[in-house]
Amino acid sequence: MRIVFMGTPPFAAVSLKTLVGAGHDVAGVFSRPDRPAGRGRRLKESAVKELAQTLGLPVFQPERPGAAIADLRTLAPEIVVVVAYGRILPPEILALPPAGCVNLHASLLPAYRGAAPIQWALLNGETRTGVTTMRMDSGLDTGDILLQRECPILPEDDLGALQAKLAGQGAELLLETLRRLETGLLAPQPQRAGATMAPRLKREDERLNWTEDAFRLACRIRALSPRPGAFTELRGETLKVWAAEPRTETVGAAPGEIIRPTEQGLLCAAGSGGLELKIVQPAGRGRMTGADFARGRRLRAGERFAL
RNA sequence: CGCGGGGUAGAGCAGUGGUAGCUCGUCGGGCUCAUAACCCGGAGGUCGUCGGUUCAAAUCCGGCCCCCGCAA
Repeated sequence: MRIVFMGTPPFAAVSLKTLVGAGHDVAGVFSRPDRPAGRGRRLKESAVKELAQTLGLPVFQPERPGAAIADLRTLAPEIVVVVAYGRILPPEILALPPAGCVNLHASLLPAYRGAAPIQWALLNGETRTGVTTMRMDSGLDTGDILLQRECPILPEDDLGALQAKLAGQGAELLLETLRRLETGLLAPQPQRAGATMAPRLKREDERLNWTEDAFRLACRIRALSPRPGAFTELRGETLKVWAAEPRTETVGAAPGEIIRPTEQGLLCAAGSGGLELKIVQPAGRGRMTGADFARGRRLRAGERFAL
């Protein structure tokens, strides 16, 4: 089938690469416009755009998808495949391709509709999630389900690891979905009731609330690593926490209190249980072990992180 | 020119003009055994880089390279 692919971040690039690798005819690629990013706000191209250029595919970056509807018509796709494009598609586009618009979403819909399904699954301490392909409609991730595939969440999975797994599995599911759509063997199923939302995370979602129990804190840290990172504050300065593990040992200390350095980390008191900070990063410095941090800052037991 | 912090021993940091210091690690020894926390001793540094000011610079000035926090 003649495909137009729409996507932006690395997660989507995996799907694009897989589709092309499988021999699909990708007529064009839509990605979000280059945006000023990083220090010095230099323009940054999306992962999907970079890949598309490498593959020699024509790239379109309309500020609004509707603005490029003429281009889309010219490309005359039989189907539009959307993966983390980051834009709502207007009805005219949804209705344009004969075989419709198919979306890959990183959750087991109807759970975790929205922009940050993987983050929220980790944040909530889920033990399983998955990927879903669906026929797009005008709602946000509300379309009829084509295929789903489940994936366990391991205790050691952080956002980066889970994202990588789901990107790969999602790409395969996408391939399978297209295969079955071509042979007409796929019956879309309406989503069942009980949808939950996974909106984009806000800055405050990245703050560690030390009154939470250690497992919850660890989940938040995992959900935000390797970016943008969970943070807390000590001595008025922000400290990012990139990796931590809950400790069952009961510690008779107030939430946020520093207990003692460990071999590679820094044991702190959570609302319940202890949390061993493994990798942290003070503002303006590089990542370091919790033990190194404690040493360099000459931390004493009893100091507390801001709640 | 978006705002800002920083590059000093293996690691994390202190040191703002006068022969480089702390904690951990490491090596050797003692003690005898301490869930991180015993005692003594040693090794280890062109202080990011290039140039300037100065009797003298890690410390002041300028260029360059690199890392990072915020914001977006």
